[in-house]
Amino acid sequence: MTELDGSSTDKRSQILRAAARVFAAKGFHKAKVEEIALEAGVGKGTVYEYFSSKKELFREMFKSCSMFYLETFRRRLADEKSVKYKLRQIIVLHLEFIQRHSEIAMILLHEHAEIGEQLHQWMLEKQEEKIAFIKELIQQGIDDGELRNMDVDIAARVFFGAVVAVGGRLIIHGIKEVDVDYICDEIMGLFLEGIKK
Amino acid sequence: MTELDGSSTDKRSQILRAAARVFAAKGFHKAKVEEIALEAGVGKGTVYEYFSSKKELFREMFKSCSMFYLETFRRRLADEKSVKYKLRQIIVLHLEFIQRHSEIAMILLHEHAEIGEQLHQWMLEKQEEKIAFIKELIQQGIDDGELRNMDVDIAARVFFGAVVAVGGRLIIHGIKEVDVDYICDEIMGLFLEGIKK
DNA sequence: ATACTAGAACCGACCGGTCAGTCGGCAAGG
DNA sequence: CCTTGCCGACTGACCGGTCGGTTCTAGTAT
Repeated sequence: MTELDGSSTDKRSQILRAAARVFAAKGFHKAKVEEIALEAGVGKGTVYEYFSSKKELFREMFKSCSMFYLETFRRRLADEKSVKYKLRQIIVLHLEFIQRHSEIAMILLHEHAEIGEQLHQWMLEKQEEKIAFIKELIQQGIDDGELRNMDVDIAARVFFGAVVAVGGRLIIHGIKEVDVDYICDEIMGLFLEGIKK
Repeated sequence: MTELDGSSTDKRSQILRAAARVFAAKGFHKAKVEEIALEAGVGKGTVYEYFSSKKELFREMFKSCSMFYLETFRRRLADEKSVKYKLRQIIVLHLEFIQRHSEIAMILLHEHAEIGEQLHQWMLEKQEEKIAFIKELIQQGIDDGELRNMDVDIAARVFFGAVVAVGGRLIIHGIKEVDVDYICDEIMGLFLEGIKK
């Protein structure tokens, strides 16, 4: 997602980036369209040239963030081979992402409901997608004989929930300098011994 | 928390219960004070006899919910002996609570930010309290030789996150008739084999 | 090169709807 | 008849969205 990485200078991207910053800092309701416009260095009217409403602005920004997050994952998981290593890599990526893009992480975690049923639904779908991905991974591990037999749905949710929860601590406590490797090893230790055959 | 269990009939409790229902269904911003008053069978002005603002009403309601949730736990965990069994019991209680009090669960999970820094902080404190409780439990298990040595902070967060995530599925998919025992066994299976010595 | 112009891009003062919160008054009961 | 509890019509702040006007850009003619 080039629109969010700070490189594009067109108005739409400028507004989108400003929106990410302001929404992350204040949440949907406290964020004022005027403030986003100010932050983006454009007039309030200009915002409405590119987005039909505050809601749509949020929706677009949110989708960009999600895409960015998911793409980072897909790209960096492509060339791993063992399931064990892939799972570990998911933890690493999640933690790194949180450190590097804390405002985006803030948005992805905090804004749950409140923005309308439709977007909420979309968000849940994306989450389910990710869980499905982990599920597949685990299933593959079982088929390959790398992992013991288990309920893959529950296992995927347990893994996902655990990773998010540990990541949450980093956001909440504002810890920037953590030993990602150490945390990963600990989490994987907990999982593997319960997971591997 | 007797104020929320439907038994007390004084105006304040009536309003608190109505607030829980409406806030759960609509979220903080879409919920109208007038609607809560209507639901409680009182006039809008009356709400302001008992609560100084909409925010305070939410705050009080939220605290009641949290207390209710936490008390349920403390009460029913008091007389368990083995750590293994206590951890399992936490999962059972969490899942049962979600099924029995889905609107409250909705509130506890959804409303994260948006209501003001102060309450948000309070909520995080409560969550940390719960994690600390789990941490203690695990530490005790280690000391007793029931569990292997590990980073208890991470382990507690992993456990907490996993339980919440699996519970989340029940809320989201509206699954009422689940085999709690089966889910518990699966989760505990995943954990124990990674946790026990 | 310069002048002209259409229309795209941009802007911010203003409008209007929506509630949170108020307040004057009513009813019950002591 | 006074106090206490209750009520809901009203008020005013707030902010999303609009719109008339301005500036910028690029195409064309001279």
